[in-house]
Amino acid sequence: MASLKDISRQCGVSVATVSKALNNHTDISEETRDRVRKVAKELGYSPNFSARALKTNRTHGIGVLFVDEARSGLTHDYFAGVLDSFKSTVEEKGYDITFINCSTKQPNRMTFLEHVKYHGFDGVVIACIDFEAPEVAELVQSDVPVVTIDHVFNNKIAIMSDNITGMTELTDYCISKGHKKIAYLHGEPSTVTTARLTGFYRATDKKGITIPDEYVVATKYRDTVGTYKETMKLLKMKNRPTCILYPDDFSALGGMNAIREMGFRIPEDISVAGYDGIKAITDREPQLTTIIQATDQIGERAAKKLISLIEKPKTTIIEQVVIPGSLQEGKTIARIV
Amino acid sequence: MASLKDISRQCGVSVATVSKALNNHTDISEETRDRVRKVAKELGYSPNFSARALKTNRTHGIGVLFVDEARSGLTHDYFAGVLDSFKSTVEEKGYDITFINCSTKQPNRMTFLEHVKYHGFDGVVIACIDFEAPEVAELVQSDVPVVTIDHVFNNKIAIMSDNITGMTELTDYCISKGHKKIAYLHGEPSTVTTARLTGFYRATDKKGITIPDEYVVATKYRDTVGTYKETMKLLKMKNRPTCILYPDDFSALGGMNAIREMGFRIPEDISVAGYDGIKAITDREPQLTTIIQATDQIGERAAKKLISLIEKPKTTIIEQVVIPGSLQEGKTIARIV
DNA sequence: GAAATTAATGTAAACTCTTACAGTGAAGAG
DNA sequence: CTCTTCACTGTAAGAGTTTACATTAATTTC
Repeated sequence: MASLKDISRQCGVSVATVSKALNNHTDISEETRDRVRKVAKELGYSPNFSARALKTNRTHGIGVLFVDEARSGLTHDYFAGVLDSFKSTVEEKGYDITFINCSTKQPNRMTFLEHVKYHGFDGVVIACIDFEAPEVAELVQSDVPVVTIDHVFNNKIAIMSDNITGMTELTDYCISKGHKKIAYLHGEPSTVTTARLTGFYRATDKKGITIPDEYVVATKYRDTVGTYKETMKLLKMKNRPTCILYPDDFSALGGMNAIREMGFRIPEDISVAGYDGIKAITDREPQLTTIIQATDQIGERAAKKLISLIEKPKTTIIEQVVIPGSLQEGKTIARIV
Repeated sequence: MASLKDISRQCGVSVATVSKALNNHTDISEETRDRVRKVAKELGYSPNFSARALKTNRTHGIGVLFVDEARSGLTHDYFAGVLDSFKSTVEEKGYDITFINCSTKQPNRMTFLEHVKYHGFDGVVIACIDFEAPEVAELVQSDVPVVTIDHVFNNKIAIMSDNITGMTELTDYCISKGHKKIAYLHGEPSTVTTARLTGFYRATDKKGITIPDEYVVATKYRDTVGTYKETMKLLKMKNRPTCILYPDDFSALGGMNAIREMGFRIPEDISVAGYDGIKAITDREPQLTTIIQATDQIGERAAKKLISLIEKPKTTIIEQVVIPGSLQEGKTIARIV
């Protein structure tokens, strides 16, 4: 592969001149610049990322840590949506994204932080289920510019989907349709789950509705088996709820199947709602009532904040940015009397 | 950041010795090795990727080019599934993956190949809609190790979902249920589409079933609006089909909505099937009949083949690997008489 | 006990790039 | 005619690592 040296030899100028010519420095004559450019093209010159990074200590690389229960979060619609928009945004600004290796099967793997330092990423974005993991904490507490999604760390930038308001809005909507016996299958303990529970109770409290404890049950996210089982239990209660809220759109499918299997109609007999706004689910009749999380905005804001933190660390405000979701009414919440 | 030099100073040995000690060379005494290791840990030493890459000309980096119509293919369930499994597999072997920048909005962006050469990726995996794009061709024809997914290039490794057999199987299944008037809304021209069309006609031909031309219509992939419209047209024909096959599971939703809107029942009046096996869709009642593409296997095979090509270029067989899908019967194809 | 072997360590170059600084020659100033 | 300025180009260091080869000391061989 052609290097600056090859070009310099061919052009009869020094390596420094070539470098400056290609990087548009002003102290190079137009003539030289054009000649260098031409030869560079002829030789099929490609700059060498590693050499440049070594010298400048900048990689224009961003590390991505998206981990869900199973693997890398790529098949997780919400994460995928966020990542997709994050990616487009940073790429526009000339950054590349590399996944932080989170394989557990490697013989002597690096920790997340080690991996980040090794690659010299300019910054890191993190979205995952388990923010409590020591390795994640180690990374967040390091001096690498970092933005987290849906979880707040002390003194770090976080982009948050507004789960409190979202869940309040969804619950309010159910109440406005006449529901008082609302069950909530929520996810396992996490920042997100806590926020949504807060929103849920905020709505019911305000309307003076008391939700029996047995209506509020933890299940896993995106686990149709879990919601199926728990839904069955709810339906068999003497004091059956009229409305069931699920951790997410996907897990709602498990619940809906249980409801139908028990011979109930949706929404005439039992109303349901999900959370996320996954098109593959909400585009099907009867359209699932849900809160659409603004993955586009979340990814974009995360990207812009991170780049700002990288490029202007002094003036970037460390804050939690909250991105509202929006209620998609759908057709799975019935009006009751 | 601590470097080899810092360790060498601290230990009173040469930089070379430190390097060898850390890299497990055999010509270093155990005592020295342990001492170096210890000091390295104390100083929080992290190897420098760029320096290493510069010297060795190896990055253990793999470039990923996943482009769909809209963006990066991350929100495309099939691609996401393939990528997820690809990622896990290469990460196990110590490779990292970076997206090849495909932003069109960048001022003076590099071509795909330039970007790959710049980063010095050891290999590249490509899955995209538009394999005809000159930039893609340039990349594929270069001397970078490459594996393509669902598209065959001369003399290059390709991993193919078995679309011919899959579509044959699906069509056969419909025929076995008594359907003769089968419409097929297929995707826009592409390797995948062609293969599936081949499979479709192979099945109908074998059974001596003639499909009217107006039953076979091009729509886009993952476009519910398109399938909605075309389904409407089909339903309004005097000679209405009894069964409609869709380009993919997601676009089938548009068709199903049209069918219901016209007052037909699924599958009693009109049978439908999709393609892909997207759980968010197939896990809902009535379960959509589809072909599940083995994304796990496709990603894994692509990864293994690519790594083999990188590490043992001489002995790696250049071939097209075909991965079969599997029929998921579901409940949207009815038996008719 | 000299020669040969082995084990451990060191030397130095190279990979490619950027950049602070130095140098050159020409033009302009006085 | 000297001095300064300007426009351009060159020199050289250094970023952190790997590795072929050289060196040294200790051990074995006959």
